[in-house]
Amino acid sequence: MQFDDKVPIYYQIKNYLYHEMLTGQLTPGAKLPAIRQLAVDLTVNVNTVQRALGEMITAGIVTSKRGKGNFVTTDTARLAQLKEQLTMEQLERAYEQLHALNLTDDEIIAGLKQYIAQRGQQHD
Amino acid sequence: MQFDDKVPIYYQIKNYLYHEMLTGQLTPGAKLPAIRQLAVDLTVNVNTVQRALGEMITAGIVTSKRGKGNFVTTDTARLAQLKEQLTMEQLERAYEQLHALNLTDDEIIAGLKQYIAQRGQQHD
DNA sequence: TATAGTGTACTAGTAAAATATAACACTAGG
DNA sequence: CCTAGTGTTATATTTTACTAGTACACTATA
Repeated sequence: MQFDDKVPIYYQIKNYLYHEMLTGQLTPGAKLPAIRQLAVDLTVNVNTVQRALGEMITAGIVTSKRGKGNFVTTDTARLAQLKEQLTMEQLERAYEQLHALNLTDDEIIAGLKQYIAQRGQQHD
Repeated sequence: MQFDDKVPIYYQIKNYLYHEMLTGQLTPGAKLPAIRQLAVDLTVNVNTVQRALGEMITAGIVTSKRGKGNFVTTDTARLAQLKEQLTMEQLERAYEQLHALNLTDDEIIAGLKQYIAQRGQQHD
């Protein structure tokens, strides 16, 4: 995994795992990779993984069972809420940043459409 | 000024100053506030301001004149290019983040529109 | 020439993130 | 009971952003 050195690694790990849950790589109730395994996969220290998981546990997204492993919550409503929340956060941040660049609402929407269209020609 | 502690302060200062330039608070050729003054205004250390300015100077957006001050470039093409670049970076990041949350292209656009509409009712 | 205002540079110290390493606690299965 | 696999906790160390303080260099102006 590749990290952006502008933001803490533990924070990026959290987002990475959320992503896995929301795209179906990790379904509700699924067992997460072992902490030590995650640390190896992400070439990161165990404590750093632990810190990311700690916040997810606090947030009620992950359940920890000593000796067994970490599991995605089976509370699908909680997961849906998480997705909603993360989406909103992203939209808000993007909007504010673009607005700060002196773009109008319409320009922001047009810009996004154009970006997606352009991207469609190159990727996927 | 309020900082997000997830990203380096010097980086946020740079974005703040770019913002000032692109919204006309700082016009081409204008003199920036003195480094020490900026440090006071932003309640931040001189060196931190200096680091932000250093990158802007390297990028050719700001010209430094010893004993006189720092000035916004008069190269309006360079400023336009900066705006284009920053806009693209924001769009790309936002798109990728939302895509990672398992939203389709259409959902991303719809989500943004909805967010803006919603926001319009509350703000400004 | 003197002084105030400016940018530049250097050294030292602090705080937080991340690492390295190790020990401890629980669970399942032979 | 023992062992392998798991989560949990703790300590020391390294790295980096940031701060603090100081000194130096250049410019304009009285």
